[in-house]
Formats: sequence, structure tokens, C-alpha cells
Amino acid sequence: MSRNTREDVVQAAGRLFAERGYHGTSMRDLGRELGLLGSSLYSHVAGKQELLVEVVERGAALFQASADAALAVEGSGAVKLRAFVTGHIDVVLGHLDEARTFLNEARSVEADYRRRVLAARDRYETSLRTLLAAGVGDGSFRPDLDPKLGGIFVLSILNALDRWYDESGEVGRSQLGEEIFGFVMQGLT
Amino acid sequence: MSRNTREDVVQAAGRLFAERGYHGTSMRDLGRELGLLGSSLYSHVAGKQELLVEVVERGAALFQASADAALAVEGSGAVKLRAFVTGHIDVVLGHLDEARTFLNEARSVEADYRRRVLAARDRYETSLRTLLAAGVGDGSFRPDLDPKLGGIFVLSILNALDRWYDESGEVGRSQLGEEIFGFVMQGLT
DNA sequence: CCTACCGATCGGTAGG
DNA sequence: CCTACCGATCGGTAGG
Repeated sequence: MSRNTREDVVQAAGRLFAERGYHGTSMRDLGRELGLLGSSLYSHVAGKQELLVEVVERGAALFQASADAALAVEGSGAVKLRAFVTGHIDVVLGHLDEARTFLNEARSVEADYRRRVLAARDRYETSLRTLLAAGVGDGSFRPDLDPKLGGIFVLSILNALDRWYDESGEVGRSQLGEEIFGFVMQGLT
Repeated sequence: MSRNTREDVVQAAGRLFAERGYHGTSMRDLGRELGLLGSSLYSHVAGKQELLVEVVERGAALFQASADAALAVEGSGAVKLRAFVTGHIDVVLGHLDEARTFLNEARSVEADYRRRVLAARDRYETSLRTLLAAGVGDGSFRPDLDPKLGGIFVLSILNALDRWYDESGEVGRSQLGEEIFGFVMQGLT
């Protein structure tokens, strides 16, 4: 029953934003989640919007780190794509709240930070496009592949994961990775 | 400058719910959109939640009608899948507000109607699974295809459309259909 | 982290 | 569809 830290507040905010959305979460809801009053949160953070920005940026950083690691993997475009896919899955399933908030609540980020969020998303997409284009060059993918459209299809499948995947279900995390990788490889080859 | 009808109210609600989310839209916002006061809306509808339920159910009905039509198409599983894909695209692009509200705001539907919404989504997914299973039977798809997972992948790509597709861009609607159909066919075959 | 608030806004109603 | 409200809740602050 010790005091909450700022970190506790940010994590609880991520949980509620992911679950009910930014506008569906009040500071009093968040306080209740931590066993304190809404007004007490202001000794940890400047405001509600600051919490959203922090959670969203954490999500963005996790995804980008995963993409950077995939691009740095030695091997063909196909090998890098496998790393990208499994990395993305690990981010979504290992940091569900940050991932969902980044993917679904970015529109509630106010103007000042909106650009940064959009830039982060663009950068992540561009990383995948670069990967796909390199893979066209090394023969991993079909020569007429449009990296932009291909990247969108891959990300569409990956970004929908949080909506249906049940970690306690039949399909394990590594099998999931193989299934998605196999499926998109067919479409890219 | 004539009076607004109930239909105007429902459509404007769909617009705002799709754009800002249910909890991000106030009745006063909605009134402003129509040139009247928030309180005046109550002569057209019983409440805010009623508007959400109506828009969500319209979205559900549009998707289901499209799926039913695809299943009724004569031909192989592949032919039906093409109809399913193009039908889904037409619903998303032709009824963007209802589609987005159905896809993204269902969680804000309160308990009484939540089951109906989830049932509608399940039914739509089941339609696609049935289609895929039939296609396995007639040799359209690979014999070891898991219709459940395959359906999820197809819907993941289709449901992400509203997040990126720009009707005024380079890729036309029919080309989009061919691109998506071609991509998923590779993965299913 | 609580007490005790603040002004603003929320969904909604009564009566015309 | 407006006027004139209602109680509840919102994000947030001052002071301890």
C-alpha cells in the first residue's frame, strides 16, 4: 500500500486509454484505478493530455525500435521482413496498452503534438517500405511489388492483432508470427 | 434553410462519431453541425446513445447485405471472394461514416445493445469463413487453409481501408479491389 | 495525497 | 426548434 509513482500513473493511463479511449476516461476514473482522488493525480502530471502524449510516444518508440532492429538484421529482405513481423507482434502483445493507444487514440492528441505523432507513424511505415524495396532488389519479393501498397497490407494485418488475438488461445505467439509471415510472403512474392 | 429531419441528425451524428469518436462528440457539437442547439436534438431522438446504436446498426446492416450478396454470387469460392472484397470496399468508401462508426465505436455501445453489435460482427465474420471453407471445397483455395485465420487476415486488410485510402489518389477504387483481391488470393492459395 | 473548491461543460427536461 | 433551466461530471487549482 505504498504511494503511487508517476510511472504507475502513466501505466494506468495507458490501460484506460487503450480500453475506453481518451475521451472515455476521466481523471477521476484514473484516480480510482490507483486508489486515489482525481485531483491527486496533478502532483504527478501536469494534465490529462500530457498522459496521452506520453503513452502515445512510448508506443511510437517501441514500434520504431523494433523496426530499426529488423532493418539491422543481416540477411535478405525476407529475413528482415520476418524480423519486422515478429518484432511488431512482440510490441503489440508485450505492450498492449501503449500499442493500442498509439494505434487508436492518436486522433485525440492535440494540435501541438499531433505532428510529432503523425511523423512517428510515417517514419515507421517508411521503415517497412525501405525494407520491402531492398527486398525487391535482392530478389526476396516480386520485382513489380509496390512497396507502399505492400507495406500497408502488411501493417493492416499487424495492426489489427490487438482486436482479435487471444494469447491464451490455440495459436501461440511464434506460430502467429509464422502464419502472418507466410501469408504476406505469398502476396509479396 | 428548411428544418432538419431525423435523418439529417443521424447522418450528422455518424459524421462526428466517425471523426471524433462517440465520447469526443457532444450533443452541442452535433447541434452546431446542424445549425441548432443541442437541446433541440431531443425533439428528433431520445438521446445520444440512441444515435450511436442507430449508426452502428446501419453499418452492420450494410456490411451484412454486402456479404450476403457475395455468398449468393454464382461461381467458385474465388469468384465469391472477389465479390466479398469489392463489396466490402464499396461499403467502406460509399458509407464511410457508418462503416467507421461500426468498426471503431462499437465499444461505446452500452450493455443493452452491445450483444447485438457483437453478434452482428460475428455474423459477418462467419459469412466470410463460410465462403472460404466452401472455396477450400471447390479447390479455389489451398486444402490446409484455416478459414478462421484466413478470414481474419482478409478482414484486417479491408477494415484498415478507412485509415489510409484516399479516393482522390492514384489508386482507383476498382484497382484497389484488384490489388487487395490479388494479394489475399496469393496467401489463400 | 487530501480537502475544498472553481468555472465550464455534459446529457437531458419542461414548456412553449 | 428555442428559452431557460437541471443535477452531474469534467479538467484542473490552492493550500495544506
